[in-house]
Amino acid sequence: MPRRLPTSEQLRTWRDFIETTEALRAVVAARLQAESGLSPGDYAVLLALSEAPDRRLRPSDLAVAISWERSRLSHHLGRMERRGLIRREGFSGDSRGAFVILTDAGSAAFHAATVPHLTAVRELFVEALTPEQMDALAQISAALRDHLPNR
Amino acid sequence: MPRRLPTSEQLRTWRDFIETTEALRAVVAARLQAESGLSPGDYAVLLALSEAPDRRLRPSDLAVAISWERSRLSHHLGRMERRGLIRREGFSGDSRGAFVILTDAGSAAFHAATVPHLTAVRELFVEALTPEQMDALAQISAALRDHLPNR
DNA sequence: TCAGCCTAGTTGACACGTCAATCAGTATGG
DNA sequence: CCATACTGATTGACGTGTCAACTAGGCTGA
Repeated sequence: MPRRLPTSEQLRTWRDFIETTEALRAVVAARLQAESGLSPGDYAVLLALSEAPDRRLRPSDLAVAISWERSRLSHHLGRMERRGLIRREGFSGDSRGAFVILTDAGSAAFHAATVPHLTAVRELFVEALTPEQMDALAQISAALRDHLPNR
Repeated sequence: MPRRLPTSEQLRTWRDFIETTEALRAVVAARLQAESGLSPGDYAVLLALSEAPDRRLRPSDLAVAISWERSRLSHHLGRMERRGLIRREGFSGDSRGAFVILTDAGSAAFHAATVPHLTAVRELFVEALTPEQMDALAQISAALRDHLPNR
């Protein structure tokens, strides 16, 4: 027997939630873009690479590190390579293997982006919420994540 | 004098929040797609049109109703028109004006999508949270939205 | 009246994401 | 040995979004 549909109040909360997070994400992305010329995707890739030993990772490991599908990563790396932010290098032995390597330009772009990006997070996110709301949101994120199907 | 950057705890909450909402959005979108062949964008457009008098709206009004940029809407309407979900009609008088009109196929697709979509929202969102968390989330969304720049 | 501006809407280029197909190399079982 | 399956990675097609440029008609004021 089917259960009830959401109440109109729950639906309103859902829509407000979705619209607000989308707007927030867009504003943070626009700031990042304006201040450093990087997209959130670029930033995630550069962050993972800059923390990796030798500033290099296998595409598969990088994909796991930032929770991306390999195909998405491959397309994105192609674009980043064209812009000189990373380069790819073959792997001796198993020729399936490859490395994604952070270039100096990529490293410079990442470092230039870090502080402005964190400042945007503070201004748009941290400062909007009380400490209690921040705690509650951490709980809520965990509850939503844990309720998602298998993965 | 510049203020502090987010603490690592705040940053963790930020990242969890962003990743969770993104994952949730993706799962709801995938369900909608699987059950009705509609994207969230399609759904928003069809919802607005089905509530409009005569099932028709001027593109500008539609854009305002769903908070989209005109250009985004124009591209999306082109795709929906190709699939027969909507059609466009000229407007007598001011030839800049036009109408977006819900077709029978669009109406049918929307009605077929509604219950499964709301069920997904219940299962993935409503059921994941306690009533207190739901209330808190409504407050948090409002706080974040109100803190966003100008608009 | 007509230049300048505003409004409505479309278009093209390009970034981003997903899906399915493909390719190359390794491993494995008969 | 070799067909088959698996893994790492790329590619192509296509839907989606944004930005800037463009078309086109209406409005306004010197």
